[in-house]
Amino acid sequence: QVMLNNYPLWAKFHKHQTEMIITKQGRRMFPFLSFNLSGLNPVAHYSVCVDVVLVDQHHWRYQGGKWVQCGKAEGNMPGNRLYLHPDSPNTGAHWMRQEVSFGKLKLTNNKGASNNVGQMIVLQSLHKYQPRLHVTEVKEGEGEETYPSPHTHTFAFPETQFIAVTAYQNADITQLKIDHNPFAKGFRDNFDSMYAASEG
Amino acid sequence: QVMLNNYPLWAKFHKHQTEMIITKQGRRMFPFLSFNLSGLNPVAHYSVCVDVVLVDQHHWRYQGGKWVQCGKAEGNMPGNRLYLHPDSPNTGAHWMRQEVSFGKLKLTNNKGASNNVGQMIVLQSLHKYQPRLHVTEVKEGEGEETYPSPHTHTFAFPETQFIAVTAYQNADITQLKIDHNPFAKGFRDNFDSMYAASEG
DNA sequence: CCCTTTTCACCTAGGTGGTAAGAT
DNA sequence: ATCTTACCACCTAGGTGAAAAGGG
Repeated sequence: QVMLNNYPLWAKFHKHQTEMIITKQGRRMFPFLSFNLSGLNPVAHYSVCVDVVLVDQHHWRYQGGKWVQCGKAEGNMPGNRLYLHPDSPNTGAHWMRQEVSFGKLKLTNNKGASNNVGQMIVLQSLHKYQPRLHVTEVKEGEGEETYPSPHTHTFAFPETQFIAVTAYQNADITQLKIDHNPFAKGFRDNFDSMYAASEG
Repeated sequence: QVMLNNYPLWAKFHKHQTEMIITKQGRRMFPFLSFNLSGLNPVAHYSVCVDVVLVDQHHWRYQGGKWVQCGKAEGNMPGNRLYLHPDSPNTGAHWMRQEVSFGKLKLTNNKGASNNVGQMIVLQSLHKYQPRLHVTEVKEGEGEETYPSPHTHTFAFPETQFIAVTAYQNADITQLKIDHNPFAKGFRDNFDSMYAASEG
């Protein structure tokens, strides 16, 4: 009923324990979440959103080339962890017509950003998170829907788990980002090595 | 109940007879349409869209520094002239919370672009057009709504009329575009004149 | 001849990881 | 010592009118 679209890419990162940068003004995820939905009622209305929940109650630390648990987390901090897909609400037909992507979802560690509800997801650095997809049927006249609603279906893919960081810890993750994120093209060394010989 | 937001700018262009470029791949309007809505039911759902209709049945030609009518138009050509606001459908509260802008609406003369319904508005060059705003209440279970619906309110501002062109005719219009559109900043001559003296 | 299309330099707008300074 | 922030050069992505080329 729900398929993770860029599964092979997620799997590559997951093998090295995915890290996602969080900044004050917000940072996009890479890879970003993208799903194929099916089995919805084409004429019913749905809201689609993503939230991000703690996988465990521990701090994590990168030490000796490995991620290790380290003390207890402070429990759930305040701050928005829900991102409503910008197309919401919309018909089942709309959601099934093409992939449902969250390329503009941003992660932040700025607790004051909770005001911009639905704009940014607020996380704590060095904690491990699991993104989840929610598909909620919207009934007429309910206005701003309460969440969670009794008509919500929730999906989670373990391959999309990540540790929130303010700077990359594992060089393998950094290299995967540089290799696959078009915005990091400036850090690929294809051209440097092409012309290196003439500079010696 | 509906206010045109950037009225002073529209008025400046209207005084010289606004022109809008149309291209095959689509060109944004400048100025773009932006409205303030009020008086909606906050919890009801609405779709908001813009269409563009012929003002008269004539070709227009720019001759001797003036726009003059010139023969009859071929009547209504096929092609989409309806642009659904990307936030549609949404609650009355959403539409009234902030300005409703159509900054990404694109105009084209490419009749084949009708496939991308709701993406581009197809117009004929050298014809005069009037953009209109439509606010339609959406009832549950109707799926893809028919248009026009009996619950639609329509608004039109004469200041937003324009003649579609493939190249600007009136130099006054060109200068207004250069002066006010941030993307045309490269054609402002502020800096040229600053340094002209040292180049003579 | 008049209108349209293509290409271009020049912008806006904003997403990257690196780096060095700052904070605790 | 460890984590965070601010700034940077370098990208992607795409919106401008000018000018030249194309078409009927």
